[in-house]
Amino acid sequence: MTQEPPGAVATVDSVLAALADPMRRRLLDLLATSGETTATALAGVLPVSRQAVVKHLAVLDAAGLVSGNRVGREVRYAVCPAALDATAQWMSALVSDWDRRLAAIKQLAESAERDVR
Amino acid sequence: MTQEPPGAVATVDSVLAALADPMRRRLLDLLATSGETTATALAGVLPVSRQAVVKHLAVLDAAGLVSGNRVGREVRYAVCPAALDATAQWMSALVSDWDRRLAAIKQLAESAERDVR
DNA sequence: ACCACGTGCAACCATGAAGTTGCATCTACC
DNA sequence: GGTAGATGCAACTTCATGGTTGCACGTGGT
Repeated sequence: MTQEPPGAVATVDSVLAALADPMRRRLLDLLATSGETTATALAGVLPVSRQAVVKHLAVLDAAGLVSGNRVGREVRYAVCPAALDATAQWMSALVSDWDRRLAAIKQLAESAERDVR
Repeated sequence: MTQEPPGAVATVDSVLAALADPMRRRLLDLLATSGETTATALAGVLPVSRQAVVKHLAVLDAAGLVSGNRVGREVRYAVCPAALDATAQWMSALVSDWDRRLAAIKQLAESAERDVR
């Protein structure tokens, strides 16, 4: 249950790692706004070099969060909601799991206290 | 909309950064299972030193994912679902946002294609 | 009082990741 | 064919972070 099956869109691990970087989140935000954009165009807006952007895009691509397709001499990148969606679901599943366990523990604690009295 | 208000349980940034580390996720898993545990006990189970565990717990605490309360000479840590829940919601909001924008873009692309014909 | 156990603090090391620069390569256009 | 714009690749620097060890400090039990 902790270890996700390999069938998932991408490992939760890679998605979280990708999302952890602020620059990468900003990149995703730009991509979601612009639709399809090239790395050079993104680098023009952001305060980093094109190469840095390319590396970030590679990470995001590995996490399945973006995908780039070649058009002539340029590569247009676009956002892929699927991977993010999978991780969001994983996360809320985890929340309910924690809630369940915490409730159970609280239950135990109360009954134990009752035994003491 | 990209910058969350300070009122949130904790910055989405810190939660994601905290969650990005596998060891920290494992730690959370253990905490969710055991209810309340001390750093030393956790270090006994995990393949790292107690100090490493303490550092990780500090990060998780800063992200609002766990909280420790002192009981005598030991500190018991427990998991806090609230912060995770907030981040999960943030994430699914982002997903719907992307979906919305992608739909709009697709719409534009189709009408443009129609103009070409 | 004393001892043991748990925590807190600080210095230190090593690895990886973000960023840079420079150059090679490919494609489009004239 | 030649040139300009865009990408791809590689080496290098810097710095944050995960990990370690060693020791000092509190607190609880005998």
